[in-house]
Amino acid sequence: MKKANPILTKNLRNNSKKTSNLKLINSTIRSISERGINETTMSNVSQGAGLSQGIVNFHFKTKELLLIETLKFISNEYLASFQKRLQKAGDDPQKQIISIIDHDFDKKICNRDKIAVWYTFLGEAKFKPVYMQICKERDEYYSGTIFSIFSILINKEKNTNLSAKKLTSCLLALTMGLWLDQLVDSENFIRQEAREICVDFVIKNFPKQFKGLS
Amino acid sequence: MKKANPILTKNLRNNSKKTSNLKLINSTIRSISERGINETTMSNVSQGAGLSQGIVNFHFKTKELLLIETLKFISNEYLASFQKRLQKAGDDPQKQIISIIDHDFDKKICNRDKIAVWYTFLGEAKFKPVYMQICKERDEYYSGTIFSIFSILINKEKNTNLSAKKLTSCLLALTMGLWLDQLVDSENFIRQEAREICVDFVIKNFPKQFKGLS
Amino acid sequence: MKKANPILTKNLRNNSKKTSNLKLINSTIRSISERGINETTMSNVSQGAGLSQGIVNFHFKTKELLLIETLKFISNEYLASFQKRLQKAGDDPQKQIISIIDHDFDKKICNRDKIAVWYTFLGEAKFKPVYMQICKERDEYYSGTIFSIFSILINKEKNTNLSAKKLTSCLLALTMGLWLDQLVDSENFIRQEAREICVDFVIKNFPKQFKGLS
Amino acid sequence: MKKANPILTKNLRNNSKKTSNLKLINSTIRSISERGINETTMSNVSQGAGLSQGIVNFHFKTKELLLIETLKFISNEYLASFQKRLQKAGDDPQKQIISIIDHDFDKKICNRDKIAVWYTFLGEAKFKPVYMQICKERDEYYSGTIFSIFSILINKEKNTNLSAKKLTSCLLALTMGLWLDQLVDSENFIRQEAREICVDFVIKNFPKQFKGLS
DNA sequence: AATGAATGAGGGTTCATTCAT
DNA sequence: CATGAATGAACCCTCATTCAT
Repeated sequence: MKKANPILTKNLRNNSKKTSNLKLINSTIRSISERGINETTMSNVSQGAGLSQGIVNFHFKTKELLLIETLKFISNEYLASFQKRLQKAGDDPQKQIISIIDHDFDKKICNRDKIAVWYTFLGEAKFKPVYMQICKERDEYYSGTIFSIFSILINKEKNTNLSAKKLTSCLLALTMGLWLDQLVDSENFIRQEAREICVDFVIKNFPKQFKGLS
Repeated sequence: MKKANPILTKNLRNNSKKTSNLKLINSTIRSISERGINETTMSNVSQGAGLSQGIVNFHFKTKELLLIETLKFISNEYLASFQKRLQKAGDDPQKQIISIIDHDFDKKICNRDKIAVWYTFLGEAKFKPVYMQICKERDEYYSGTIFSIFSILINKEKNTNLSAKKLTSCLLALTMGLWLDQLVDSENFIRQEAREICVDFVIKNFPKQFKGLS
Repeated sequence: MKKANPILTKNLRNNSKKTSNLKLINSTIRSISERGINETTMSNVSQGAGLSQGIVNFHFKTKELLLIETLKFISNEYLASFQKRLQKAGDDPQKQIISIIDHDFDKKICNRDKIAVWYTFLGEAKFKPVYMQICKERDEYYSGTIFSIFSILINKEKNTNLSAKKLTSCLLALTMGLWLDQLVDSENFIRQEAREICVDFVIKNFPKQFKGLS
Repeated sequence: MKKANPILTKNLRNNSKKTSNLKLINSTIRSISERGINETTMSNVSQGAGLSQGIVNFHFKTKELLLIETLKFISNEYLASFQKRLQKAGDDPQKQIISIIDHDFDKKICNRDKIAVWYTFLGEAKFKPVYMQICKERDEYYSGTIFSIFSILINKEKNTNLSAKKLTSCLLALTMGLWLDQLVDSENFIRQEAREICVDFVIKNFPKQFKGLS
């Protein structure tokens, strides 16, 4: 039978009130951004959280479930921040679309670690339906919101040659593609430039409403 | 215009032997597209190639080296196809840019398996400088080519508000982003629409030269 | 005849408190009968008792001690029931031996769960002297009782070719073997038949005294 | 990635021609007889076979499958020996039944180790249908054979009060019960006595045919 | 070149045990 | 007495790698 060492056990006990779950998820994010998913071990994660081996299984049952919870956490974090920013923009669709772009290239969102973690999960999503599901959910909320805004803008603009659907796809693709740039060539990636590219896309498609904005 | 990629030509020569090496690389690609890199084992690869266990180490020394060769192979395959298409377009920059877009959303290039493999490597690249290097090389060749074309188009167009550099980033981001769409939402992804989005981007930026094209 | 088993009386007193101890032992029995000893975890046991994790160690110190107490409990339960039945039979050795057989194939004793638990412990006893000791104690009490009865019957019968010792071994072996049947082939096992086999054994060995009984 | 130590690897290589599979099964039997199933680790088994850790999984996939193969091996070994002995007895049912009894209490069959392993598996069989299946198969073959012999003997004897079925159950139970004795009280267990008990059982039930045999 | 049995490091997971609350 | 989060040893299993054949 297995016996725990009582002396080693006593010391490393007192931690902050932050729940262990949260500590472990944050440690997981850190580890994934540093090593990737596969090189992230349960040992890494627990050590990174200042806790001991078995604890991850105690809280999350399996590594797979830990990863799922981590992805959910990231997704929710993104959406919460997204919604908050959108609320600040008020009811003006012009301000809204700009605030979304600003948000997506904000340092808090568009930094190497977060993007890395996001793409790491996305890379696995093809083989893990659960990941895919979570990614899609975020995607749909995000797309839906943008679609609504573009629909309004199209109405106001009177003549545009792209449909709201295509415009949405396009902005999404642009954003994702530019994020990827940051990953592949982070030295040369300039947040401001990426933002401008997106804003220019909006201007080009709604010249009347966004004239003089660039 | 750029001259032939030296990595490309070298590797294609080697592979032309149609040896076990090639069988193993193809098996690796298949396995990655089905399972991802982490679940791809030496055993998978050798079995998929109809060969025996130890053979991969015999030919590629380590798993890491096998993966590197595989990535090189994919990258070269892309570039070879890219160059071929470009040559067909002749010297007209308008035709060239369109042919590049057509190429990127051709079934041979933009299909779920190929994209999946590509993004899988890209997902790992952050933690594996060797992968990153190979990805960048492809990227630079591709970007460089597009940059040259956009530079000529800008000259002809007279007034455009985006620089050749930004236009290049933008088209690249669009392409990569749209490819990603195919991965995340392959059911709703429509190759033709993706192509149109890119073409529209070119039209919007060079209205004089591309008028009447859509 | 033998006097009351001292282990028995002591434990029954302890358990009469109807405390958590008893709940835990019962939960242990249930778990062993459902899963076996190896798959019985402290967690299983405490949950089954409607109590919390650490409680088992609190009450029994270690898993090993819990199992020992459980085995003792079962052994005592058997012996208590055995003694009770024997008392009802009065002083007639013929009635006594029959009542012992009846008891051993009574539903309360010879049912799949109880037998399973018993054999599970017996299976471990080879490697755990403590279990062996407890099993032997029960065995010796039981054998001793039967031996005494057979000795009297032999005296009365005048000629029998088997010694009291062998007769005892034989009845014991028969009983244990038939119990095992119930475990291995519980569908086809018939309590009544098993009982008859044992009774027939007695008849065959003491034809004068048991004539006309079957 | 995992790297094997090449120096340690080289030494412990050359073994006898006995296949690894067989070595591992024998090591498993030894370990189970010494420690029981649960305390038998993959490490124990491979070390006992003079091989290295991962080899058991290589040959048997999982511990469970190793155990199943081991049980099958034991069962087959028993049946092979049983059949051989029966053949030697020729066609005489009297000789046959005696040779079966002799076989069951032969040192090769009825020794502490073998019995221990057998009962260990039997103890687990309630929770593992696969074990149960294998145990039953052996049982049915064995029972079937004895049943046939008893049927013939009953015919010849003319009057017996037990059916062939009951006689079979009874001999089986006796054998199993006596084997158990050897486990629980191996010091006092006497092979010869156990044999006599069984022979006496036959004599008592077929007095005409077996008179003067004891 | 090719085979495939064998190696062994390392990972995920389980679970008896401890202990602050 | 009771709780349940935390500990850590030990297990099973995977798999890249080696090497005799």
